Amino acid sequence: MEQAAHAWHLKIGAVLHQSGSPLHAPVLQWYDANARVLPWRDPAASPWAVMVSEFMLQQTPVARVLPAYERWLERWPTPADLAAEPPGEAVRAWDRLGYPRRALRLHAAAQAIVERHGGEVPSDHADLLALPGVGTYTAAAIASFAFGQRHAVVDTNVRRVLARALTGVAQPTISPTAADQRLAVAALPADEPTAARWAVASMELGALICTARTPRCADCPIRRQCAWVLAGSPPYDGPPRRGQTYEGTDRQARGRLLAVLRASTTPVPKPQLDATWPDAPQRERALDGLVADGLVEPLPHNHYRLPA
DNA sequence: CACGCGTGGTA
DNA sequence: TTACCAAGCGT
Repeated sequence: MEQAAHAWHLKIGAVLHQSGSPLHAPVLQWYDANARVLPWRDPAASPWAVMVSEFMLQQTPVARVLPAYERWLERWPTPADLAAEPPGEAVRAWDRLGYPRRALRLHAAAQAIVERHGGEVPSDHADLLALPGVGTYTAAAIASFAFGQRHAVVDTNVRRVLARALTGVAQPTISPTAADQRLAVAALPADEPTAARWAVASMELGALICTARTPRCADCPIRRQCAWVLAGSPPYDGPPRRGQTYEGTDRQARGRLLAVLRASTTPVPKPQLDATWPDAPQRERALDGLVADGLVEPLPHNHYRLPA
């Protein structure tokens, strides 16, 4: 079966490389006509602006990112501007985007950029990957979107598009695999500028048309080549995807605690934090976790604040 | 590699 | 309403 899989990949690769993939032209054309106008796609957007958008968009929808993004860049137009402020200010400005450790990592990344790269967001993929909070996806995204380089930019949207169009299944695997990455690399246009356009375009297709729940196949530019559609759009048959409960979790408790601290510019006395969560052991665990993560700073006399 | 990590919108 | 989903990362 390894043989078969290998042969299949060779076949896919061969198809994709003849005159570019038959997917490229329709997707690129569709993108030109249908792409959303987003501030980080403005040709004038700096690499730092692209980087900020990528951090915020990690698991947070575009609509909620937009206002925070605008405020953030107005306040900190360069990495040096952010690096000069205490990390707690980044956490506060992060507002309710969720996963506030991203704010801490963006702040740390800004400091690293100042220290190691003279205050300029690096264009080299390996340099990007070495920054806090920058993983495989984000490094490729910044290199591609901000610097026009040729990288496989593999996010959940792209994984879904490729799973359907090329593999012929309703949903990609639950977690990213090496196979996804290989497929995305094989699907990449050969020349740099086209590859960069393909990266945004294929992602946008996944966000607007090839959506997770109710794909709008009638409007899809590649429905005639889509392996999943051609197979009759078979339903998902893999293992059940575990849903994230939130009510009553440590996550929710952490969120409550941090919300109080974000709202206060002065140190908060412990009793005020205690009022946010009834279950004492869980509350203490959550608070300890926040301190351990560097999101909260304990002070003498039972007071707490965002890290200075 | 599976898990923990926020928050809110939608079907 | 509950459940799923949203441009992932670090451990």
